[in-house]
Amino acid sequence: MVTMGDVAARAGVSQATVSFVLGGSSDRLKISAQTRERVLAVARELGYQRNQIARAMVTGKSRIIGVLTAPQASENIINILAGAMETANENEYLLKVLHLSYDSIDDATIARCLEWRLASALIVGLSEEAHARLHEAFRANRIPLAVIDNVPPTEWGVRIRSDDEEGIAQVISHLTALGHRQIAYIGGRPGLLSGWREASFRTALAAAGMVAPPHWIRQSSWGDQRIIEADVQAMFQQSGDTLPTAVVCSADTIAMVVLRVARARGLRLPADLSVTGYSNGSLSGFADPPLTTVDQSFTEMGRVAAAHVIAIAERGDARGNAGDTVDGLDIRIPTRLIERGSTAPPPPG
Amino acid sequence: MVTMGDVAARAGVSQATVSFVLGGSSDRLKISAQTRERVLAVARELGYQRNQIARAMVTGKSRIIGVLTAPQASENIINILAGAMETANENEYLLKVLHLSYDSIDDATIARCLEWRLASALIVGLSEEAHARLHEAFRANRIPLAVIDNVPPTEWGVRIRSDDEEGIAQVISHLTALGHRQIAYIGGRPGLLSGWREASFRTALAAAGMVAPPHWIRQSSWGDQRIIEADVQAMFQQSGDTLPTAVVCSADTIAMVVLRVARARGLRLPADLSVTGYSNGSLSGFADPPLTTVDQSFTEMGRVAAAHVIAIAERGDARGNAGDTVDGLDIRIPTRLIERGSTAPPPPG
DNA sequence: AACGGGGACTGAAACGTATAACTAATACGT
DNA sequence: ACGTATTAGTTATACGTTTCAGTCCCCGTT
Repeated sequence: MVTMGDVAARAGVSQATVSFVLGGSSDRLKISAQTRERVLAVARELGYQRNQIARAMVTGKSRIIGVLTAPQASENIINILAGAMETANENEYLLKVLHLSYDSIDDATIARCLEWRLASALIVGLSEEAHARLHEAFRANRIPLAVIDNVPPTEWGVRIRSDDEEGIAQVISHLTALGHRQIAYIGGRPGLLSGWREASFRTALAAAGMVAPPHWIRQSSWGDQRIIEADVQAMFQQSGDTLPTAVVCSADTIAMVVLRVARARGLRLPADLSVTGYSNGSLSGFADPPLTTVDQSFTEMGRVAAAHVIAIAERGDARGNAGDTVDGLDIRIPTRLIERGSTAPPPPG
Repeated sequence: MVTMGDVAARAGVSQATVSFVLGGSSDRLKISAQTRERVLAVARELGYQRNQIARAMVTGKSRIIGVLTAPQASENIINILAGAMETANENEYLLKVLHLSYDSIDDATIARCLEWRLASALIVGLSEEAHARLHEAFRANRIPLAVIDNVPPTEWGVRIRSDDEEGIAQVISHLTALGHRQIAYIGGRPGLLSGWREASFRTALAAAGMVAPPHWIRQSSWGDQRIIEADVQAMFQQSGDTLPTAVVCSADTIAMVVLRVARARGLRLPADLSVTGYSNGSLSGFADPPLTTVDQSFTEMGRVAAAHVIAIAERGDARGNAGDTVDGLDIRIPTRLIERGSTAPPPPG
């Protein structure tokens, strides 16, 4: 591999000069235009590629962002990664995948983060337990952190999430505009994401002058179809003669199951029942009928998250310690309602 | 951050000794049990974390595996990543996401690969153009490569794919066992994955003593619903009175559309028509009825791919050049049929 | 008693870059 | 003509490790 020394020798200058020309941040030292040109020409000629590892070593900054995530919402994660990578590339940072399991964080994972002198970290969709563990470790080692999730506010790092209150409000206002007054809600397990959406649902409903009976607001599962199916059935059964005319779901997967159960009960969709999803996954377009859902712009979340951790890392000192704490910064990314075929005006009755 | 020098000073030994104790590959030099113990104790006490960057620098091996992929089949990619990470962790390698777009590879991406002195690379699901570009670059720089895809055989690197011939054969034998004799096929765009599956379909069908008329074998789209829908409609229309009793699809998404179109035409599922998907994505379980499909074990592909590139990288010399070429090694990962509700015996007529 | 040999450890030289500190040469105001 | 700035570079050191080449000492052999 060609080194700066090789380039220097060929161009008849010192290695330091090459470093100043190719290093980028050469506002400290002036290099004449002709020397610069010559060095650049030789570098190109020799096919020089700078060595980021040596660079990281001497500056003490690794320019590596660790990504710790879970495979659950794979599509969302990919979009977040794409967004984060975009920003990372612009700043010559690198994304490393370090953890891909919902559950526990083992010591080896923490060790890898420290061994590679992570410049910062991104956490997406981990369990509360895993989350707490990482939070503690990164805080102790002063590694800037961004969490993309609806976790409780943290003392270390930035928190980024989609504006669920707005998203649910968009759904409710869409449904009320269609004429719905009987609206039910089915969400996932409480604690992580669903809790927030359920509260948002109640708020938005109240703001529109409605209330839903308790059996129309249910906490079910995110992904287990049998549980969801049982809950949906229970909701219909307990409703007796006054069925809801619309069901708001906290996930596209849940909405898919609602569609299936409703059809099995002989309801026409969306004429007899409107159903909304949440997340705008690729699934939603393949539902029958295609789901009206809320787009969360995970790409944007990734971009914003990366931008923040990079900014914090850059402010740090030369030995990798973050400068500011940025305690509990909380960023909300706007949502957007995607209207498709699963919502319609309620039946005349 | 604590260095080996700090540990050495505290333990009253030289830095070299610490390196021999903590370095792992210390079969070269004997260290007495008591010295080893003392060094380990001090390292633990001081919270020493070894510096992988300095390590990479001096050994000339980065222990970094670059991942270049596309967001299309996000779920598959996550599973591949999970598998690759498992193997990478075991070998103290690291996974970096370097590219996340189906289309072109820009110079900056190539530069990043070289600047970070990639130990090896994993390519998944890129366009043929992007693929050719990377293939050339990695070959020129002697970076070991694994491609997880049904691309044409390459001269550099390892090729890993699921055994589509076996997968389709499993589907056909499942359908014939149920009694089907009228089987149609709808696949995605030719060239990448679909071409192979279509050929496998013809082969398996012929082996079972059947032939399908031309309008029962169609090349459609992987993801564009309108195109798929039009093709499915066309297939039914051109079939006249003799409809197929089963439709084999080369993707779960395609199968979802077939289900919808068939239902819209008044067919009962699966009583009147059996449908099979391919890939066993999370989608497939949410279909109505749930899809019978073929599991591809992407996790295993990731594991195998990582294992191979690491093995090749390790055989290389100290300056990162790969030792062996491993020309056109072609590995097939077995598939598994997942029987669910979308297949049943054909109607009596 | 001299010598060989091996076990246990140390010294020092890399690896490729960034950068502080220094130097040489030129320009400028008086 | 002289001191001072400024420009355009160079020299040398440091970053934290791996690893080669010694060094030292003790033990067994002749």
